[in-house]
Amino acid sequence: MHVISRLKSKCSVAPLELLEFRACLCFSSANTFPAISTPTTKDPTVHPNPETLSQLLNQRPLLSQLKQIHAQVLTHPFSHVSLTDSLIHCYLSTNNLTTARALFDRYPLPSPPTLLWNLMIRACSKLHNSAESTNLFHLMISLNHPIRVVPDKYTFTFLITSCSHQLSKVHGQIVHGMVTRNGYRSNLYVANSFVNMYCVFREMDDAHKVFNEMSERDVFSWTSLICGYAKNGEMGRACEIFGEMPLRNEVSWAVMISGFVADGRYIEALKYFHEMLCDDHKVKPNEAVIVCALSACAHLGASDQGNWIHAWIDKNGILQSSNISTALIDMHAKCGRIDSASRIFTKISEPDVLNFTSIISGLSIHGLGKDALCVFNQMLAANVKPNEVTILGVLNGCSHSGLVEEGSSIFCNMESLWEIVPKIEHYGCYIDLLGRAGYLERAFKVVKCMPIEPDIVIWRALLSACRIHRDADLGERIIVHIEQMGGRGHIGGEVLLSNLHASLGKWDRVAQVRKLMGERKNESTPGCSWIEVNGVVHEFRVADRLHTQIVEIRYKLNEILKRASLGGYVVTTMQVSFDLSEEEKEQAVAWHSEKLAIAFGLMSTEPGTSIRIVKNLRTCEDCHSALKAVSKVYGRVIIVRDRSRFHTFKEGSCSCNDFW
DNA sequence: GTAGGGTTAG
Repeated sequence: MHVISRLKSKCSVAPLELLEFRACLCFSSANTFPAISTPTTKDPTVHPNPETLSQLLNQRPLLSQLKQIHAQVLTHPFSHVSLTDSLIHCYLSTNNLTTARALFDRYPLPSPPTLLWNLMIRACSKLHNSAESTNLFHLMISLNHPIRVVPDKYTFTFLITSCSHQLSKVHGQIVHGMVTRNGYRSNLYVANSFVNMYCVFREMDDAHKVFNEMSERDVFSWTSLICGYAKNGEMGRACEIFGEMPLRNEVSWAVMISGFVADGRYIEALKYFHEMLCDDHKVKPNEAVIVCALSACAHLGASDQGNWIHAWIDKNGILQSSNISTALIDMHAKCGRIDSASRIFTKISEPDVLNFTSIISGLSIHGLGKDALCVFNQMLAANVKPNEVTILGVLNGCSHSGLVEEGSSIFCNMESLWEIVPKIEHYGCYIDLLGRAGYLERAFKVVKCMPIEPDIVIWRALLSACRIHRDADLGERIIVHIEQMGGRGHIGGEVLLSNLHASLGKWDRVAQVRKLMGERKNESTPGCSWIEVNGVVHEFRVADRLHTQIVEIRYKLNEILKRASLGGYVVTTMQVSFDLSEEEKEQAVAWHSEKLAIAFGLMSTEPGTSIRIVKNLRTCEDCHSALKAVSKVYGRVIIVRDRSRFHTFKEGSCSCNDFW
C-alpha cells in the first residue's frame, strides 16, 4: 500500500538529487557521445531541449554520462514524463535498480504504463531469492483507480522467470492458473518460461506436459527441457530429446556437454564436443562449451585432447578470456603439466581471482605448497581478494607440504583479513593440515570446538591422520563419535566404518553396516581410472568387464603383480571390507581400477616411456605399494593423479613420501 | 521477452 500511495502522490524532485548531479554537458553535433565540459565553461542559463536529451538517452549512455543527463532533466522546468521513461530504461540497463526504482516510485499520475511495470518486474526477477517482482506484480494488478493497468504477455514471461528464480512453486502455480484463464498460455515465450520454471522446480512431468501441449516450439523450448533432464541427473532422457530436436544452437550443445561433465561422464562430454565441431550446421563452440570441454579433459587427465583443444583455441583466434585462461590453467595442471599452467598464468597481464585460484590449486595438488604460498602472497600484494576456493587451494598446498604454521595463520585470519567465514570445507582442510603433520590432539580439539557440527568428512580426515600416525586410541574415540551420528553418517561414513571393522576382523559389524547401506539403497562412488593412449581415453572400473581387451589385460595384470612381488610388493588387504577369505580379498584388490589401467598402460606403450593415470578416488594402500614396485621392476615413471594429489612413482618410491 | 558455464577439503 505504501508504494501505491506514493504512486498516487504528486511527483516531486528531491533537492538532494539536484545537488548530486552538478556536472553539465557540452553539446556537439557529432554522432559520438558529447564530451563533458569543465566546470569553468558551465553556463546554467543554457538548457538543452527535451528532444536533445531524449536523443542522448537513446544512445545508451554510460552511467557517468547518464547521471549528467539526469541532472539536466531535473533542472528543467518542462514536464519530463517521456524522459523519465527513458531514464528508467537507461538506469535498468546499467544495472542501477535502486535509482530506477526511485524514479518509478515517483512516477507522475495516473500510473506508469504497462511497459515500465514490465521492465521493473524483469529487473527484479533477476534478483534471486527476492519476492520483489511478485510484490510489484501484485501492486500492478491491485491498481484500479484512476486507471487500471493490464498485464500482458511480457509481464507474464518475466513473472514466471521470477518464480523460477525465487524457487516459489506456490507463486508459479498461481501464475499458471491466471495465464490459463487469460489465454496467454498459447504464447511461445510464456510457454517456454513455464517449461523452464517446472524444470527448475524439478517437476519434469509438468515441464514435459507443458512442452507436449505447445502448438509451436523453438530452440528455447527444446533446450530448456533438455537442461531440465540434465540437471535432474537424467542424461539418458536428455540425449533422446537432443536427438529429436530439429535445430540446435550453441546453448543446446553447452547444456549437453555441461550435463555430462556434471554427471562425471567426461568421455561422453568430449565426444559431444567433437561432434559439435563436425556438425554440418556449423554451430561454433562458445566460451561455456570450451570451458566445459577443458574441464572434461582436466577430470580425465586427457593430456593429448586437452592440448588439442588448446591449439584449437589459438588457431581459431579465440580470445583467452578470464574463464578460458582459468580453464586452461586447470587443465594443464591436472594433466600433470604444471609448467605449462604456470606459463599461461604468467602471460596474463592482470590476473583475477579465478586465475590466481586455479594456479594456486594446481601448484597444491603437485605438492608444491611453497610455490602455492608464494603465488598467494603475490595475489595479496596485487590487491586481489581471495575467495573461499582460493583459501581451500592454499590450505591444501600447506597440508601436503607440512607448512603447519603458514596454513594455521591463513585459516585463523581468513575472516578478519578477507571476510571469508570458514565453512566446513575449510575446517576439513585445517584438520587435515594438523592431523597430517602429527598434531592429532590439536586437530581433535578443533573438531570439538568448531561452530559447525562436524560431518563425516571431518571425522574421516582425523581418522586418516590416525592411520598415518598409527594412533589406535584416538581412532577408537573417533569411531564412537561417528556411531553417535547414527543415520547422519552418510554413505562415506558407512564405508569407512565398515573398512575399519573389517581391518579389525569384526565381520559381524561389517555385515551390519553393509546391510544398512543396502537398505538405504545408497551406492558409494565406484572407483574409476582413466588412461590416455594415443589420444584415446580408456576407462576402467573396479572389477571391470567392459573393456574390449579385458581378458588380455587381466592376464597381463597377473604377470605384473607376480613380478612386482619379486620387487618387494606384498599384498595389503586391510582396506577390503567384505567378509572374504584372504585369497578372495587379494583378488578384490587386484581388480582395483588403477591396477587395470596400469596393466593396459604397460601393454600399450613403449618400454621406458612414462605412464599417466587419473583416478576419481584416493589410491588405496595396496595400489600405492604395487605401483612403487612396478615403477622399479619395469623401469617406468608412473604419474598418478588421485582425488587428493599427484603421485610420481619412480624407482620404487613415490613423490608423496607415502603421505596422502 | 524465454534456455547454458569451472576452479573446491577428504
